[in-house]
Amino acid sequence: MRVSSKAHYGLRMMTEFAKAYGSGPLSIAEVARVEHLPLAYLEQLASQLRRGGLVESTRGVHGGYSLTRPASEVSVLDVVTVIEGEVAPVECVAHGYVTGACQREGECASRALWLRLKQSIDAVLSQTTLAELVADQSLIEAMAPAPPEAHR
Amino acid sequence: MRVSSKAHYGLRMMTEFAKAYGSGPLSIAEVARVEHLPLAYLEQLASQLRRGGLVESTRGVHGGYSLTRPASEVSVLDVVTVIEGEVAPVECVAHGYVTGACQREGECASRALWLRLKQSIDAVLSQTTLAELVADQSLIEAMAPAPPEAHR
DNA sequence: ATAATCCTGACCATGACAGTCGGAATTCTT
DNA sequence: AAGAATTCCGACTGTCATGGTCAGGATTAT
Repeated sequence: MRVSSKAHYGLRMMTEFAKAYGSGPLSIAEVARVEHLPLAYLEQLASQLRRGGLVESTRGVHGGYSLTRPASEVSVLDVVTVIEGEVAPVECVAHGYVTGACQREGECASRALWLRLKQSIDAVLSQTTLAELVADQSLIEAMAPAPPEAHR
Repeated sequence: MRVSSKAHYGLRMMTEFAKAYGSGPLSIAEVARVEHLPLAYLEQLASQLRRGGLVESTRGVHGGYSLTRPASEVSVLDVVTVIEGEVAPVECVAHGYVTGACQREGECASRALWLRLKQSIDAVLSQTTLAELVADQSLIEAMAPAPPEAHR
């Protein structure tokens, strides 16, 4: 029961795109710099996010990625789903599940449990948007400002 | 965001132990038979469950495993935790987390989210006990009885 | 042109998962 | 005492996802 660091990276990248929303595309080189994440890996994740429809890309010199919708309309669930696939504790509660594919179906008492679990997870993840994450972050930084960098 | 089939197997085995609770130990050979799970694999899981304190074993001819406490006092979370380890969507919300181990701690806005997620999952999984799973199963079977086996 | 970008596909190392196997130790039954 | 049914344990294996890296191609601003 864990979120892959892949999805976590994706979310961090998305919050960066969220912060830059409205001021042109943000390059993954920049994201890699501020989030201290491996550039080549982010490239892959960014591609996934684009194919998932969450961001759009601009090539060339001042290119980069930007959100396709406002940060307040992108939930954490959206991001996790694009990167990890649907949240489904067990196969039989996934969206595309075909009734009868599991032979234990008739006698299975735990399916109801897994359904509750999926719904609960979905609820938590869909309630939080990128906008809120960005807002929280600003708040945190305002309250406990990082010591000004000595050099560089 | 999924439960390993390992944990799922473990849970199925535990519900069998729950059904047998009070009538002496149940062998994993029997569990393998009724749940159609690989015997050798169940052996390993049973060992884990025993080391985790959820069951106790009896060796020898009429041996097997039995719950160390009534089924109503064993939650699904107990089982999943013994088999998969603590539920923790990201490291920084795990029980043994040392403050400061994550350098992003000061500026991390998503930790609150992961905490909510962990709590939500824990809540769902700890609310359901083995006793309830067994009860649900009897109910299901009573309502839609399996067609009587033609032969065998 | 050239530099900055995205884009793609291939590659790789590690570890978890899902098992299997062989044999030892224990205990009941006969 | 012998044998059968069990748990117990460690080693082994194949497959797959994760978490990357790398080389090179395509696109676009300057």
